Amino acid sequence: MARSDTSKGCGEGAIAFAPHDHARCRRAAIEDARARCAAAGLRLTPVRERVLEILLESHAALGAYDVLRRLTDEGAVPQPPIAYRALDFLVAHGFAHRIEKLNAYVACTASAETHDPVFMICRDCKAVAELPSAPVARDLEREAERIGFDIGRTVVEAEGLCPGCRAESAS
Amino acid sequence: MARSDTSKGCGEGAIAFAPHDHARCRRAAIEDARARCAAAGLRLTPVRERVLEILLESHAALGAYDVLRRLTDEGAVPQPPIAYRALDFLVAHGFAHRIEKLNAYVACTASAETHDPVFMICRDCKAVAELPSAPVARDLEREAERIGFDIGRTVVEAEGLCPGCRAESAS
DNA sequence: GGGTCTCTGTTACAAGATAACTTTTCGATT
DNA sequence: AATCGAAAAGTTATCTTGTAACAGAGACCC
Repeated sequence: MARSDTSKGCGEGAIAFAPHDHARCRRAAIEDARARCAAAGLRLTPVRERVLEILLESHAALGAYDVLRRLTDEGAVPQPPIAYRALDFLVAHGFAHRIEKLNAYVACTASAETHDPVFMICRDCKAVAELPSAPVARDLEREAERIGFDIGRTVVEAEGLCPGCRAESAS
Repeated sequence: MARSDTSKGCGEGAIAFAPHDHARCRRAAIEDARARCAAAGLRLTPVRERVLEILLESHAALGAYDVLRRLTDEGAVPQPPIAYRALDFLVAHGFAHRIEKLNAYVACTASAETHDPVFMICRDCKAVAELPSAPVARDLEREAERIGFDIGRTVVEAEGLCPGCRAESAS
């Protein structure tokens, strides 16, 4: 329970489970997205940026319809494709991830372009932590090779209790 | 590409990707289910057994509505809950697995009561191989411990090309 | 042989996702 | 600056997946 310095920025460790300056975390993520889009010639349009902001409000996963509801609260009456297209863009370019187990989406917290990370999902507070997949990926690759399988993408998700919720439920 | 003796029965290795005596594979799985239910005091009712048979027809994953359609073809007009309840039973007791990435279900091919196996999903022929998860599970446990996360269940799925379809697409 | 509990049948609906087409916006080109 | 083409947003309709809730039937236990 003694993790100390995880609040210095977004990008490493299980930031989602650690207390941190979230306002700063959000700002950093948005700026990073803007910068990466500018550099890559991608268009971070208002809808896309707004959806990213919505995802960034917490480290919990949001369903496409949750996102849509949030957009709706703000005036117009967006239809599902609006949300899905924005989410698809964010996922395609690594600004967000889809959590298969929840049919939901989270903002990316690993500024690097790690592909197919490992997710740890708290069943209590719904926060989702994103971890590098290197060791697991190695194991999978070894298994795949053994049976002659050619891996494209992987989904690795663990559901359980985060440190904070463990402490609470133990009280 | 030199796997040789995987056809001697269901239960080990990537049987789904290896040529084998599938009629026998199916029979063995059904008998095993009957035996385990009898032993555990579970009721393998007609609907449940029929759904298991449907899943066992191939090593591909079937959606709940595919299963339902198959049931419907056979006379009555079952409603969704019929299929879902049978599938839930099969999954709960380890006779089938849910593939999160596909929102679909496959019959279990590991006679053992391995929990949370690793799945390799062929994007071409849709076959799903089930592998023991020991190494991956160890890695995940180590990562979880590091960040103070308590793992309940895990989802590990890899999508790609099975040996057979690789050979075909290479031709 | 009555009571309980599980399973099945049925209705209705909620939630998640996409197809197809139109209109708008943006950026490039002349 | 006017125009053209591509990409994104808006819109309608529909499809797929999954559940809540309740009524009836069957199995199992004393």
